[in-house]
Amino acid sequence: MAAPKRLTQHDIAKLAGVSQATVSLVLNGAPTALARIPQETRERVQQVIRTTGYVADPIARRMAKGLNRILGVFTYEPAFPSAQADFFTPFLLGIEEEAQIQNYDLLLLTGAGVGQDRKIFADGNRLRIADGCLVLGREFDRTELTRLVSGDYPFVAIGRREDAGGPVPYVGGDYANGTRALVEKAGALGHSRLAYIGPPGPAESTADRWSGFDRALGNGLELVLHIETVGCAADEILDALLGSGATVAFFVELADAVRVEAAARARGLSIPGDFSAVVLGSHIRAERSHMQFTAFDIPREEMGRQATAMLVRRIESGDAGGQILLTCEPVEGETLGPAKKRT
Amino acid sequence: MAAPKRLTQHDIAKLAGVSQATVSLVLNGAPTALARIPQETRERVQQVIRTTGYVADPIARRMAKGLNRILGVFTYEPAFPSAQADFFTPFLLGIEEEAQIQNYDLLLLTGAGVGQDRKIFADGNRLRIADGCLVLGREFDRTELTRLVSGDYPFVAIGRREDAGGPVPYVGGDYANGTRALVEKAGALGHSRLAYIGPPGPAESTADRWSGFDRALGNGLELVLHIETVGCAADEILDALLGSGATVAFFVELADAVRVEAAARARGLSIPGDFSAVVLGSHIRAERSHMQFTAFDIPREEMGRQATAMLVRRIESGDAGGQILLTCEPVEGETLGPAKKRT
DNA sequence: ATTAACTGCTAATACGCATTAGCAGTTAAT
DNA sequence: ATTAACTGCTAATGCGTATTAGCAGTTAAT
Repeated sequence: MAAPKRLTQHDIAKLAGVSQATVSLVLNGAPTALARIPQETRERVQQVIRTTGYVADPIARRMAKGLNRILGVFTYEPAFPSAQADFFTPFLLGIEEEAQIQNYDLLLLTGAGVGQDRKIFADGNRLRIADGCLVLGREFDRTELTRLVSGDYPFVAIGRREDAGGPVPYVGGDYANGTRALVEKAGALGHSRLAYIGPPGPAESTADRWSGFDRALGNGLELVLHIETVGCAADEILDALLGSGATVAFFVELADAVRVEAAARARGLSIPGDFSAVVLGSHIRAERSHMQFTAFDIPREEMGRQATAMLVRRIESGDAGGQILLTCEPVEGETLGPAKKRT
Repeated sequence: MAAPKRLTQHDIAKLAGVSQATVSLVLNGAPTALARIPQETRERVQQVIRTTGYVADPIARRMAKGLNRILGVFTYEPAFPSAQADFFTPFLLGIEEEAQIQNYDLLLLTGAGVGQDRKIFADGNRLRIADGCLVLGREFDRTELTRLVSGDYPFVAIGRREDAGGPVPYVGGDYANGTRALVEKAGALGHSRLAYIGPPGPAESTADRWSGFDRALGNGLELVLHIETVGCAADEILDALLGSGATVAFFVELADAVRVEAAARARGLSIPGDFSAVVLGSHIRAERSHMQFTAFDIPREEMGRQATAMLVRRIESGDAGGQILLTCEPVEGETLGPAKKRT
């Protein structure tokens, strides 16, 4: 009923018959300071705190001390809505787990930008309420990244990032080697004519896949078809594929692979009987498709965990932050078979 | 390279040749105050702000003003880890969406409690950094709820809650009527002997299902079996079910229904051929089961949205907050058929 | 000619906490 | 008997902002 005005240390102090400073010391004074406050007084204060349920205002705390055990999470797209939810959830899972261990809370920055155009440095941005932040998204704004790098605000990116006026601290997946391993596996199965369905950039994630692929060529492996645009009509891709004489197709996008597989099935072709398909990356919810695609695993949760740990290190020890690429293990799947001999 | 010491309004003031107060006024003074600052001065200050990229420290802002456009989200279980992720995600989806619209950020309180025993009022809790909070979880701590209700801190629960020393503001799903509608539907299909698999309480969510069920009895509808424990062996449930002569079983837990269906199939029984099954609530990811169960929809996203909107109203207008139950529409499914005539 | 109203600003203060310097009283050491 | 060290605290200050009261100068009104 009564609206008990928010308690302050002054109130506690009055009730315990001490000064506000003493309350503060009891709450979080260094051992050296605490040593000078006798058990008796300490207990009296604690008692009052307990019965009143007083909790220090974290804002004021931060104001005075500069830190508040909050990690910001900035996403260049809204984190939960439908399509994105599947993409971000695993990262958040890892982030939350590690944050909990380190005893940090998470601030999801949702309001930072309007609609499509999210900006870290938007006017009125509340990022700084957090002690540091994690940045995730498929594609970053380079200007902002540069500003972050040159600034003194601790952050860690999830996903590899090119230098932006300096090295960017990140924890990413090693897509290049993940891709390379799959290409080599295809080679071992007798494939020599390869197709690549997906752009070679500009985002780091796509660029890495392409570079891993490109480096694996040679040694009898040849790129016979490269469709750089994503989302082409499945039949077009299929026609090109068949026309090129490729025996295996590498897809950057799962969706493309799914559609091409369906189109192939519609024509009476089978995978991996007639040609093989490989997807460069794992996807959360295997969109209801008939096949479990051969791919590589993206350790999203672990990325979230390690990025969080790195960020905490930056915040607490002034660490510079490093660059970590986590191994992406191959996922067997059932769409990569021996190369079909061509007539 | 250089670590540019964080700018303050004092710095801006010095650069623009005015006082700190003027800077503050230019930034966010009321029109009445602004009117007294000539265009020329305003522009000079704005210019400095623009070139320096100054952004007001949100912490200090909150310190002075008392609000910071942050909504806390407290979950009685960690929000993301595996099992929970599916449960909380749809709520968060709605919450984030609405928060974005209202231009609030979200503070996920992850570190509030250790392990199982999460507490809102845990020592060191940082809840108050937010202007208000949303509370979610299957089961609440009544003591804490009472304290929240009696306090002046704005909050809104997601899911119906019994009074706790006063009415609890919430946005929930109308499970009682959702359940009732399904029972009536079964009645219309000729069922008269019903089984209920699930506890009648104590959590509101389960109590509501039970009360809706209970109220729908009579009129020739009879409860012939009630198994109050969840997670019983499927075969035991099935035996009891068949022995009771029930023609339709209502499950509180999808998992129970899935297991019983499997057990029935193993014995050569079919649903809804031999008996019908109804699940009281929708579940995020239909655990890979053969059947699409007849159930009712829980509008989780909408609950998140409306709860967020209500919370913002409480914060901004000192609104008392209401109690909203959203309709849970029936989900057709394929497990509720006509009652089988008993010999 | 006096007052009133307006203009263009600034000084001062509050917000709640952490932290430092130091006061007054008591013992212990020399 | 003087100094030193220790005990148990408190006063004072700063963090960066928002806000209110009000100052000094100018113009307008009576």
